[in-house]
Amino acid sequence: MDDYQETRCEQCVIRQFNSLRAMSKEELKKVSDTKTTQYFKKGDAIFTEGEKLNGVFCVRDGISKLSKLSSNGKDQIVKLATKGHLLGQRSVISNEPANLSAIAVNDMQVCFIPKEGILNTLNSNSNFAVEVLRHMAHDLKEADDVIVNMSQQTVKQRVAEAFLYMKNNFGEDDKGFLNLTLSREEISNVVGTATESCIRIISEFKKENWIKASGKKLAIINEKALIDLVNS
Amino acid sequence: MDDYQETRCEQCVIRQFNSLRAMSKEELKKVSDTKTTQYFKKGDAIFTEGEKLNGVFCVRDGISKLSKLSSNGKDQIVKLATKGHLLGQRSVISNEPANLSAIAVNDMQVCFIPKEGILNTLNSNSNFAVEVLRHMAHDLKEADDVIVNMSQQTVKQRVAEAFLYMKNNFGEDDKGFLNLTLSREEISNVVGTATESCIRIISEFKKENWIKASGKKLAIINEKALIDLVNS
DNA sequence: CGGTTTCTTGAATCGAATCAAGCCGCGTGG
DNA sequence: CCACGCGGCTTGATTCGATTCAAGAAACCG
Repeated sequence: MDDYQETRCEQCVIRQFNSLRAMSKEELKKVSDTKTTQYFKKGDAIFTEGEKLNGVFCVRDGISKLSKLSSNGKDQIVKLATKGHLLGQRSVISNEPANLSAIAVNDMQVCFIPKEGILNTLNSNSNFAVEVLRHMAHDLKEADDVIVNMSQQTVKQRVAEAFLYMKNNFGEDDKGFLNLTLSREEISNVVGTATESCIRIISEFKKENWIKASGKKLAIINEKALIDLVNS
Repeated sequence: MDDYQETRCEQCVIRQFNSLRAMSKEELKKVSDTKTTQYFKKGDAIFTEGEKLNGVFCVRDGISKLSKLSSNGKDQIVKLATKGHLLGQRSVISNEPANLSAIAVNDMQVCFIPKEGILNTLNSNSNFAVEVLRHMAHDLKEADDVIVNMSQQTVKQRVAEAFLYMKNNFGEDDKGFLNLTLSREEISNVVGTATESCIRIISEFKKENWIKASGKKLAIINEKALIDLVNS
């Protein structure tokens, strides 16, 4: 890792993927002066639900699951964040404790940006505010769609959708295996179901030759079948 | 109705409840000059999913359900909007077709505000942008919570939650009956379940004396019991 | 008043959760 | 190097909750 000299935000390519690109050079410099780079290992918490956040986290590498504990004691993964995503924005903007926990699924490299830099820019640079707004609008639309899927689709459809989501958002390697590898339990926490139910459906998919497995890695073989299932 | 002379936005008390209050006097005047007042009858669509919106709708009176059709053909009500809520914001900000349909549950009075007024102010007045952002952040938190509830709670818990939601957001009259009256089918579309299942649970609640009915109106008698059920 | 829609209840069926047991891969320590 | 234990994975059998189908009662409207 190149922490002998940390990358400055101004030069960081990652920021092209998120709302920080709407900041001016000077704003970015100020932010860069206050930011710190942090490393998390698989399973570490970046923050946990209920925690007060003093800034936002910009993911440089690795993947984080954003989840919430429900009253029955089970974790529900609400979304997965990767390179370029900002975590904790919502909490900082509404000045409330975090609503979700962010846990590293992989080893991660994350920049912590104190909230002052964000809030000041938000108030002075409406370009930036609108850019953040656009991202939040997009997240909201996705969340609404998830609500509809969660309440109206069968577990089987939701598992299929989870695979498609993993493919579309995190891609696959040259051999067709999904870049993102989740444990069975994590998949069921995305889908919102019991682990065994989820496992059973995965093995059905294998029998149908819609997906295959090699070690922990999974690959989608028949994407169309999965899509058809979701839309039926 | 006082449409012999429409209320000007500057004098409209409703706007105190939404992000329009962060607009300056002049901005508000401009908006007021372009706005039109519209009336919708119970069951009318203010807009439907997939429709391109040319502005936002500010609810002055009545209640609207925001719902989406899922692939299985059932409607899922994602949220309910009342006096002071702005509809179609998200769509206008991200310049995408509406993701949800807005249908009047009651007779409604709604102001239509062309998007130019909104977008111009957004770009020039960062106060306004931040205010909109704060509202959107709040909506996003609520949506995330709904995702968790939908996927982890039983139908019974969700029905209880729906009643509490109706009480907290729309209140009750002097006799303790909920101001918002939904048909059984609408309640099940909120809860995301079959109408009969929902009816059955409502009659259970009645037997337990947690709620009572008079005509179409429902009243919560034992709020604590409902809350306990949700948190169990 | 008949016809329609909404509400209600019952019984059968289906999907998913739960409980229980065995398996596999892996790391540890004898 | 193998035995052991552990955690993650897999499968089967049972139970439970929710949906569906069906049919009757009540409210609603022209």
